[in-house]
Amino acid sequence: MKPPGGRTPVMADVARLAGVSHQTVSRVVNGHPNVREETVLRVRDAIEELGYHRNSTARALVTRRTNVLGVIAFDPTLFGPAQTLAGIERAAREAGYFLSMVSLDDVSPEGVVAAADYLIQQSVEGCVAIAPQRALVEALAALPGPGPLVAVEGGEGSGLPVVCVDQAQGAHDAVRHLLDLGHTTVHHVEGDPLWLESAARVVGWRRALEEAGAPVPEPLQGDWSPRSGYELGLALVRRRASGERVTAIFVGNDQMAIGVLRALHEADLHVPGDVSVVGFDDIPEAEYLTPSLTTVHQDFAQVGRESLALLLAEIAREGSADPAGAARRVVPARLRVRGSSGPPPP
Amino acid sequence: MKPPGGRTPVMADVARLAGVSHQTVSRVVNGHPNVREETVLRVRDAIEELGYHRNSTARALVTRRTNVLGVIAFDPTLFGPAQTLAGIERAAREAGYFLSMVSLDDVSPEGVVAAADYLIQQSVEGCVAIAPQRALVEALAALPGPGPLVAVEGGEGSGLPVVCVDQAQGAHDAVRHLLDLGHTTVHHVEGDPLWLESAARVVGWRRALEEAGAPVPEPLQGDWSPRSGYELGLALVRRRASGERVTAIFVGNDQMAIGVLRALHEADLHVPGDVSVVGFDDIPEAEYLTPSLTTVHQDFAQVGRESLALLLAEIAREGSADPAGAARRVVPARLRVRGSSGPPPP
DNA sequence: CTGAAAGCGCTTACAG
DNA sequence: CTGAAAGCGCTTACAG
Repeated sequence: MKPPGGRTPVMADVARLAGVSHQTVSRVVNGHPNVREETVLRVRDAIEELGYHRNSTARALVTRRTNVLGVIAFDPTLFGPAQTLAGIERAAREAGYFLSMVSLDDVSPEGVVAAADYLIQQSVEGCVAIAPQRALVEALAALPGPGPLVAVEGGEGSGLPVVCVDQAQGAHDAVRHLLDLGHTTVHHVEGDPLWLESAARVVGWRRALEEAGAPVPEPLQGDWSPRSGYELGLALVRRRASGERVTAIFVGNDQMAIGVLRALHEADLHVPGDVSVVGFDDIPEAEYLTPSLTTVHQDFAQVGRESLALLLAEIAREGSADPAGAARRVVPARLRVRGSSGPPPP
Repeated sequence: MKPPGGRTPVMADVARLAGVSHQTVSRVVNGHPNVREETVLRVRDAIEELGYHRNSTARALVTRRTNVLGVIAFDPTLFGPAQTLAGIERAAREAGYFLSMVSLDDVSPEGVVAAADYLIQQSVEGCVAIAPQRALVEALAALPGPGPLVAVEGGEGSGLPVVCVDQAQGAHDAVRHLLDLGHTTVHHVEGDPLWLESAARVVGWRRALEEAGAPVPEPLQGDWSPRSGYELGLALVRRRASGERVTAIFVGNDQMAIGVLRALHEADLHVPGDVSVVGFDDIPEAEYLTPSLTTVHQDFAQVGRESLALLLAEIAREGSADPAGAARRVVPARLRVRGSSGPPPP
């Protein structure tokens, strides 16, 4: 018993079939009290019979709530952003929100404005940005935004609420681990220096060295890719050949670490016999590399949950008289010791 | 000059400021002809001054078009699905659509129905499902769906329009490559046997062997994880130790291939000197593994574009009298020969 | 416990 | 070239 004309059934069709007014259907659909039990049943039957779904567009128009959250991702093909995105999606769904996704082709202010416009057009109730670069965070912070905004890995000082992994602590733990094994210093192949995560890892690496009174070699700047890890690994091999003592390398992510391992292997250097290598991220394959890779694990699912919780809190605060105060939630990083790190050669 | 009360400005506010009716504002916003040049300018200025954005909810209600497409992903933390998702997002944005994303926690029919309901509630105009398992495709095909539906990697026989990489051809090329190197047969570590991609790769592998008149060993069933690759690699090492000739292994994906390489290394078997290994996917790190991994590249961006194009075609066809006819677009796979494959030992 | 009225912010004919 | 009217499918007061 579809409505006449094969249209998608609307509330009025359900009302007619159940012999009530459409307001009563609305009450049933929204679980309001004060509807006779028998009426509820009749309405439910009619809904089932017609295959009725409430039109969320009409609902959103009158309630002024779209129930949609936005997510802006910088490059969702990368490991970290993809994991974070998945975490946010799940958390949004569990919180009863829909999720609209937009990715950024670059971090230009124009690109950010376009992405925000895209979400504003959809009347999202708030959004979380996977915002790994300073330029991006600044463009976002300057925005007459699409409602409350949470920046994942957004760094400090932007005024935006932020959820991030404790990159500096993770890096610190990694370097401390290598120093504890007896290395006199630790070289660093960092990721793309434009990324806040890269900068934070550099900070943690440097602090651990300074605390131990170890010399701080100049970090080598990569771009997160295995290729850059390989090339910078070759550079370190050359420095080693010219007499510099390079026994431990902390690499900004696991993919670059794979490149570094490759470079060391080509130079016939053993890991960890000659050189120890520690990565960052704990990609699924890290444990099964040869040797298995000591690395720092990030709980991306937790980051997703925290950012959604923070966003919902911001949305709830909106309009209320509560003070702003840029919140900051930090998820700990965890060192995973595996086969690529060991004591230095004698 | 914000509207009174600090509300979000609406079309009527723009109209008032520009001294026209709200219909004229609508005409300008929608680029209709027949508006005096000077009026257009006045309206544009008012829009700018107020920071007006058209309310897409109200627009959707009257046009009956939400401009939203849905995407159902099975596990967006996996490499392939994440890449495909990114490709779809970009294609949707370029086509002027918004994208709502929902992931599936499992492939149960209930889960699929819940995900579809989720998208139906949002009145998506159509959706693409990253549907790598047969159970999932079947549940989707049985659905009184959320409009037109395209299944990525959806296999055959479901009646759904499908976009997929030519997995069988990719596998065939990989095996052919190994046979051409002189191997008398090729063992296969397959991915999760519930996945259609896994099945298609098995088909291509088997066909290449049969065409060459080579013996067809029983494939070993994994689950895509590096761990399963490692364990099945150990199993092959044992079979080799007990006299079976194992000189070439075609592995269902690169992550499992990493596990296989690890198992071979532990058994002191050289790659490719003793055993050749070929993977599938061409993850970014494949080229920098030791040895660099021969593998089969999939163009996920192309898959994203093709699925969106197909979906838009289905949406356009909807309502028109054109025949259905489950379309099928196949993206070629490309073998990338690297260091992990070579001639068999004498 | 239930229904008649108004209105959310737009677009689409219809007039002029 | 521009405006007055109607209506998309709901929810929210307001009556009864």
